[in-house]
Amino acid sequence: MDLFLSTFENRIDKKGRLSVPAPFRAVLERRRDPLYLFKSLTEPCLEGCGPERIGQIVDAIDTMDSLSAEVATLQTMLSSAQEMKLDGEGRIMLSTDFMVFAELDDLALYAGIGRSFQIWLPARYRNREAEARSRAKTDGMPSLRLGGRRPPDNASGER
Amino acid sequence: MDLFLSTFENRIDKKGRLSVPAPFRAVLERRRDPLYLFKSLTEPCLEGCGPERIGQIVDAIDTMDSLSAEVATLQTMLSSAQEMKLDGEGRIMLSTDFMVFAELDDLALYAGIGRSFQIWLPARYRNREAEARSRAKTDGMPSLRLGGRRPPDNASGER
DNA sequence: CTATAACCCATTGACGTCCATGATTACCCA
DNA sequence: TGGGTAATCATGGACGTCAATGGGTTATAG
Repeated sequence: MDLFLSTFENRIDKKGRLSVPAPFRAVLERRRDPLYLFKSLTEPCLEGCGPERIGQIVDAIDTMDSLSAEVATLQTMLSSAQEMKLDGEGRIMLSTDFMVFAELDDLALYAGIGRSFQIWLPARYRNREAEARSRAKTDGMPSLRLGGRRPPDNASGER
Repeated sequence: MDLFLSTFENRIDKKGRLSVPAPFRAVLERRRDPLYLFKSLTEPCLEGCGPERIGQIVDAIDTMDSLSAEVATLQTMLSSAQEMKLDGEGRIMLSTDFMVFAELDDLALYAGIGRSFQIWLPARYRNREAEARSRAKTDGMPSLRLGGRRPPDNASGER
């Protein structure tokens, strides 16, 4: 299970080019997946993923009332999505639309969140991280059922 | 079942390299697990674990409302997580981000806590330990139920 | 014909790899 | 039981490789 993890800060050059972190590229190449970027619905950042996540969004929409407002909202994710092509050095070119939306200038921060990642203005991301940490201190950790080993799970291949 | 136990103090050299205690390495190698480190959400220390805990976090996120604050908190954990590669001598390289977060300089203390371990500034860890022991004297012992399959359901962040 | 994007190449700096040394511990044998 | 030896581990430094970055040149489209 290869995932997008950790954060990386890369520069955006005058031509609008931005290197994709090598570990993220490795995940995509291993699956022979193209890279998609789209505008986040809820935050001023870009979301990056492979095709399977795009498919999940499409499937989720298909199960909903196609006339509802929620569907219209979700569809804006799809309509903002672009398949990004990487140049020989593993860089993407950000459209001005994307740059404006995420308020990017000459620095971008990649934040891996498992099956997808986000691209942020670094300062903005750090604020959000600090908020999450103070929230965790006051409200406590979200419940994670760690170590709650399912009792009869050993039926298959355990070494 | 091999666990991370005991504490170890190792030096951090000028390049930020830090030896992983041999007993901890043995646990990881026996399971053929890579090592992940991430910033603790609630304390000024680093947490070390194997991939299974990372996977639990990813899976938990997928089952939750992706707009909730809990998800943002969990994503912060993933974004700070790094897969650490050990060099030929069993050392990891601590990023400056990690060093700053845990306030480390040239000495690190590993504290094994079962399925995972923590990395602390030694002085800070000893303070915590002393506090925990004196708290046990004044407040009485926490309940410890051995042999039970799960810990008593914690009443904190359940939704 | 001009502007934009794709391609190619050079530089640099970080980090991963390799090797050497020192110290502590575990082991063995007298 | 004590001394000596070997092995393991922590540590430090040197070097090579690759990723990130920037600039220049060619293709392409409007």
